[in-house]
Amino acid sequence: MAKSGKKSDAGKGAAAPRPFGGVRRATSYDVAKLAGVSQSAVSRCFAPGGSIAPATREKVMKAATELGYRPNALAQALITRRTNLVAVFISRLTNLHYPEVLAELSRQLTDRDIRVLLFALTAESEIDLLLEQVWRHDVDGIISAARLDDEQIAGIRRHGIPIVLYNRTAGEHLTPSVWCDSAAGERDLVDRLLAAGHRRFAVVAGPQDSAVGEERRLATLARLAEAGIHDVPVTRGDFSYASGREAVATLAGAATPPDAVVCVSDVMAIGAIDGCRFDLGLKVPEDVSVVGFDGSEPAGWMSYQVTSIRQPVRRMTAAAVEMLLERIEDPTLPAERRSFVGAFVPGQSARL
Amino acid sequence: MAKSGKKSDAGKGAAAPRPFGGVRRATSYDVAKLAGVSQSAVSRCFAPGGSIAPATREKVMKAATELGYRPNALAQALITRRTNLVAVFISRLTNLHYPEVLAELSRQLTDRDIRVLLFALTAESEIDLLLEQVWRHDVDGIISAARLDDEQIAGIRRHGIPIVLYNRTAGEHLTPSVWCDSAAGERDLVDRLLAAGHRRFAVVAGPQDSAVGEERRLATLARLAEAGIHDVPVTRGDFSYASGREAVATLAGAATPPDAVVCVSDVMAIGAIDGCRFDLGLKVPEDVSVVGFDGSEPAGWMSYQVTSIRQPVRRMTAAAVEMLLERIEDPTLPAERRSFVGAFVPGQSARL
DNA sequence: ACGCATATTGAATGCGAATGCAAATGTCAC
DNA sequence: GTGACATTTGCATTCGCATTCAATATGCGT
Repeated sequence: MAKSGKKSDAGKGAAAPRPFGGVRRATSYDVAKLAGVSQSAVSRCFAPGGSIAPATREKVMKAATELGYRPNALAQALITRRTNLVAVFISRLTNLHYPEVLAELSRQLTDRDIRVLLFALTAESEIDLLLEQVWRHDVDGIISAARLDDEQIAGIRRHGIPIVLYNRTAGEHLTPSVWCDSAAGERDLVDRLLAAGHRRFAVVAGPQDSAVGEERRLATLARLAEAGIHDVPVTRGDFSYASGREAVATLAGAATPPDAVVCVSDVMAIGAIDGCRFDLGLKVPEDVSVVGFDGSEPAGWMSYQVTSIRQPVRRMTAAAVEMLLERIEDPTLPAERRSFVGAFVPGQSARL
Repeated sequence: MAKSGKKSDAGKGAAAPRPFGGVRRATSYDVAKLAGVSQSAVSRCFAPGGSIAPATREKVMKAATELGYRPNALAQALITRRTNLVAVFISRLTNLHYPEVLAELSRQLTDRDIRVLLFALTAESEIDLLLEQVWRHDVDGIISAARLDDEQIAGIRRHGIPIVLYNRTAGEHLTPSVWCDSAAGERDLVDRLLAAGHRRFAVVAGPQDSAVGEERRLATLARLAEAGIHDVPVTRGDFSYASGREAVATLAGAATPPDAVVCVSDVMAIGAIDGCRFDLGLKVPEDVSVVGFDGSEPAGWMSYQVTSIRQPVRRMTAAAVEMLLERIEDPTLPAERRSFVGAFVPGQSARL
């Protein structure tokens, strides 16, 4: 209290004093004093439904502009318990599909006046340490495109922080999520490959703990089984170019080398294509067809033109954001999974 | 005042009430009560150099663990004027070199217990609106890998917020920055191309407002001029694959088509290579040499193997973080530019 | 002109933690 | 046992804003 007692800058008017390097930012009290009203009035001016007389509002706004006043987000958050911050977990930013997701998420959240607290997971990063930070910062919600184990999910739930998973699943717990229906996509691709006469399939899968990777692998194998094709060789990669390339080298060693390689990601498909062409001396798609999944940008480059399924990133991120905001408003909303089907990208890497 | 007057939950002990979906987080008062000490004592326990008796500390820590107490970052920030937040501006996340930079920055900052407030700029995004948010959130500093105009830089300086620019320049203002010495890199590339006998050069530059782009263009032209080569055709792209591809189409129309194309970024080089191969029917590097700059991952893929200069991203981001932290500690530090030279990447896209 | 409903306003309080200051306690020398 | 001094501790205040509550002002009907 005793704001009126501050005299240090009383005479300077608009020229704020600069102690050392930092300007003391104007507070609502400063604005109030200049406008000749109370601090409450200033607060009400900046609140959405504040009860304020038009004349007063004008005075306040004038003073606020003069002082360059902006409500302090920290103080605001502390008292309203709303930070307008959303934590975004994302893994392997260097894996080409995620940057697009992150960019879209960021855009969508920013459009709704929400800031992104980024947690980019590196291989070594201890998620629990990061979650610690999340608690401390009182984020309003979390969007995770990174893998969280059941215990972590449980912790988040215990803290009462809304979360939406992006292309991930969370074990037993029913957790809100958006999801690209990989099964439908892979079925589409397999059907087309079958229709074109391919019979000797191989799959380049992802790590076992990748939900999307596994769904794609299983859907592919299931569809092939339906068509009477069994014992399809599977190699696991880690979604990297190198792993895709190595995978085909492995597969080529088999008794009956494949004539169709289904990769569960575009980057691995690109690696596979290069592996076929440069390591095995095969022509793609003449000798062997390679298909991918995601629809990331490099997959469209002329040298590859990967036949693939494009995830509807924009719609998916929009859904994730929408679901999260809904649950921030009303935490009692039930979990829900929104599924999206991708679009077939013809490409040139498969003989169809 | 009158903290002792609180009786609402006096009898509940450790069992926190759960209003609806959110658990009321334990505060330092809760911990204090349970440990039988004052709130100040709790605070001192969690402060680095807090004066606290070992016995007391133990009691407090026990209570804190029991309640799952974590100091509230908001309240902490409000009073210490330190948010441990750094705003990171980054543009065109989809442009393949930035994700790597962002991932590294994030890692380095996280390692130092600082959180990243991400501002991913889209073409349309109004930087001034984002800066507005930056003010409101009291970030401790800014790292910008996005273009800021002089006025924006001036605003940041006026607010007394330390900033470090990443591969950017800021007009008149002397602003701390880290920088990859593009000039040295381009000279290296040009020298090698010259030594290999190339004489008909062309440059695929970036937009005029790109500092790195311009430095690379100018350095290239300057070196060529030193070697007596003038009137080198220049086409501008926007760092995208498509623009690189289109650029070579344009250049090929010239009277004397080039035998060496210097692209100021790897992605454009990739586009250029594909343009040469698929649009013009030229062989790279037999018919024409293409070199890039950056050292981004796809540039290493077998189909391209771009001859290039790799930016020392890790060292550069480390320097950016270090410079920023230094200036957060001591805002009076003078501006400084740290320059890094990239390493030559042989590749296969140039006949050397 | 008077009573009452409605619209504005300001004083006071609290969000959760850090910290200056003074009080309390402990330690040691003599 | 006493005083000087170092170590711990708690009280009270503060950060900047939102919000409750009571007070004041305004408008209306009659």
